Amino acid sequence: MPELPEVETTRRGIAPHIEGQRLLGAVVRNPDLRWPVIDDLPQRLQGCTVRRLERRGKYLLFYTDAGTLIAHLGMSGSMRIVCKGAEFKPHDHVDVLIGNGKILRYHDPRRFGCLLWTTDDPLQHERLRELGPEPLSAAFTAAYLHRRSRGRKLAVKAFIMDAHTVVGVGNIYASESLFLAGIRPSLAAGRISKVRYQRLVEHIRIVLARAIAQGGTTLKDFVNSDGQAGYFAQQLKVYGRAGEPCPHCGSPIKQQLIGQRASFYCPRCQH
DNA sequence: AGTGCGGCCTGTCCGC
DNA sequence: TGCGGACAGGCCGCAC
Repeated sequence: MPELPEVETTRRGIAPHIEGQRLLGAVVRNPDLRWPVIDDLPQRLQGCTVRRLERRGKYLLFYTDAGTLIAHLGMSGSMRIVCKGAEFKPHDHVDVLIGNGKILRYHDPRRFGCLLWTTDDPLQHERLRELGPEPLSAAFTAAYLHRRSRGRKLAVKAFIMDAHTVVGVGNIYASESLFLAGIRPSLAAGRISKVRYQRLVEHIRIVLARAIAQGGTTLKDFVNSDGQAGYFAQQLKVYGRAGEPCPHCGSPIKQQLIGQRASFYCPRCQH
């Protein structure tokens, strides 16, 4: 589900409710996420103060004075701020109890997400250590993509969706940015010129920034921390639009499996 | 080493 | 109306 814009939307919505707050503990209804939630998470969280809520790729980092809660929303996860006593629904697996009387509620039907705890530098955590640069940072450049892709035969779409290449670009925004850059998603990453990577870098940045500004993309079930859908879905140019006319040239949008993921492109505009 | 695939889960939708 | 199968926003771990 959530790609970078949805995770960032979640972060922005939650941060004002939790930064600076003392935590009272947690309620774990189902610890069986991608990795099991540690048994003593409630005790770990009890009494600590959240300093900052940050994002690294698709991970949310709740920095506290006692350690860091690392959250991933997987494919179907979301986090909401609800009032104490709010009824929980199926798949509301974990509540983090906030001192201001609110609750941070973790919901994830497919349980591909996770809630991890570390007392070390979370950026050095096994899951985060090898992540590529942030797409909206200065480290994400055409020169970087070009250098990293030399000799690589995998499709450029799979290349940019690999979090070791760059974080945050998931299935929707990969198709969208390749469309805007005029690059066919099945092209071997190693055969793309630096100039074309420059276009791709620019469009990845633009698409992600616009999607953040629109509160993310809701295809089915993404909701922000207030339970509201995002508005970017209506601006998707190719994703999910197989058979519809290309917004540039009118040719029917094609769909193709790349790396087991549905991929959408215009056969005329993208080479 | 890089690549491709199966698997993890539940929910939904589509065709029969 | 019911049922099986495909598919869904991610990503790990394992074969080759």
